[in-house]
Amino acid sequence: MEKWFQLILNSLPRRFYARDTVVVAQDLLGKRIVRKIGRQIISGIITETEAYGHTNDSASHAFRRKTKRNQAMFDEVGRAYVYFTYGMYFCFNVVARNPEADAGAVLIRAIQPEKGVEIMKKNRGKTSEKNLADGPAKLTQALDITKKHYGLDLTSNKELYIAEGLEKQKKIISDSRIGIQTALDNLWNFKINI
DNA sequence: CTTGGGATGGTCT
DNA sequence: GACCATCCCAAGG
Repeated sequence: MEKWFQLILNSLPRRFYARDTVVVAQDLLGKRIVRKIGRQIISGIITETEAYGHTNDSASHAFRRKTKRNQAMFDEVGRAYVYFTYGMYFCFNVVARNPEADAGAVLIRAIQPEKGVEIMKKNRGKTSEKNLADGPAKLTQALDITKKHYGLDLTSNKELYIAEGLEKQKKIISDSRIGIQTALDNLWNFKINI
């Protein structure tokens, strides 16, 4: 059995997500997203994430109060929070927070494609392998992640989950989060170069 | 390489 | 009724 195939068999456990949202955002870098559609498999290494908090974070969807849309950010850690934005795109988050917090999630902003590149190209309507999944909405397009995945348990689902990835730790670059205008002092955008 | 405008609709005020 | 945790393309340097 090939090594990469063994690695993607097991999803990260619930306890991985039951830690501070910022720490989880950093630890998700280098991990592997696995998407199975029928008998086809897509995978990629996470290269950019952002942490979003609760009442401590004015840029977070959960800042004001619990709503139907942000409900998932208050639910069980390790589940997916998918939201619709700009009238045409979805963004994929993983619910994560320490047990004392009420809400929190990590936005997955970019992956480096690994397996299933042809499927990603098809899903993206592209012929080139460039820019396939290097943005939050490009990523959901490439992996066919939509609102139907809202609340999905990433620790037990077989069609979409996150597994171990790179073995070697990479240097993390911290920055302000993209596309927001408040809480700019929170350097909660994290990237690695592969 | 950078910049500006259009697409498009759910959510919140 | 405005705002968006965005992307793409065309035009300019």
